[in-house]
Amino acid sequence: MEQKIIDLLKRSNLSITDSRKKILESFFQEDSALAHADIENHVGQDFDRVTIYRTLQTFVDKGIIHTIPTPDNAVLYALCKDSCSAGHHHDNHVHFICDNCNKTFCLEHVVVPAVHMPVGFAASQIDMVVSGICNYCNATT
Amino acid sequence: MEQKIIDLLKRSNLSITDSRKKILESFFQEDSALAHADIENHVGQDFDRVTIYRTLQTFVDKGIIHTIPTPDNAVLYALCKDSCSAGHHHDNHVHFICDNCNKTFCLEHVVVPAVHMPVGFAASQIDMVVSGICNYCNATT
DNA sequence: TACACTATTGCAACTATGTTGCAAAATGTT
DNA sequence: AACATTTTGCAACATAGTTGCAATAGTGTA
Repeated sequence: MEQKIIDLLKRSNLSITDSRKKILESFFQEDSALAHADIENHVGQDFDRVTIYRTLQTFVDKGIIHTIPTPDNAVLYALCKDSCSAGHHHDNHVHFICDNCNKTFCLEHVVVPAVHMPVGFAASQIDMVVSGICNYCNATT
Repeated sequence: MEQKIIDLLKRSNLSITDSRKKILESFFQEDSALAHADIENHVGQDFDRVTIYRTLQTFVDKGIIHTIPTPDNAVLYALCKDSCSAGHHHDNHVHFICDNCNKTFCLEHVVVPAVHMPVGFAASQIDMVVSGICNYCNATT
């Protein structure tokens, strides 16, 4: 784990700091997307709120994580897959929000379908967020 | 205009108040979706911030307007079409955000396409937000 | 390993956004 | 017009996010 995180930071040309390691750790430990508050809980009192904001922004810039738009307008972050690089995100997958456990997942293998735009409209990016019940909640209820 | 607004309020079982009339007017005058701040600008100093928040919430509850999720997590509101009713929204259309003029539109005639969910996931609602250049900006640049 | 340079962090202060309780004012009903 | 009910404005509070700056930690080099 520790080594995986250090490698990722090096690959992204970022210096290895305690806060970056701890915050990345949160993402590797959780399979779902995290809100700023989730991360604050995970890292505890160790780091300042501002540091977390700046670290997350840095990770987004470097293509390590991406933000997820949600219908209730909370900002969520999730790890990018390898196809993402600095300044160039490729997260064209569908995001899923479970109404039961409230977790948000990246459906890496579900690609956002094409839509036919009206005349005059040119699409450059498409975000698709699906809500419902996730596989874990469906299995246990 | 005035009469149309009053009728809409009556149909929704809402009392006719100055703030509700003025706020609804904003929506009828703009073809694009409005943020809270846009509305505050439009109605000026006439009403308290809190009143605007509460009025918008009331309109959402009554099915007069709906919220639009955006990738940058700003809350936007737009008029619902007639198929919406209290507690029962039918806004299954695609939303479009122009990267040039920054306005957000409901593409009423573009229905959100179906997606195939992985085993175990049950979808109940799908939001699709497309960004790019709108027809107005494409025509004038 | 120690040094110097650069990047990162913490603190404080600030802005924006949204919420709640309660008394005053406006609305609808008779 | 008078009453009961909603709605509004105010004040205070809560949360989220940003900025400048000084102190600290990380990195490459000798």
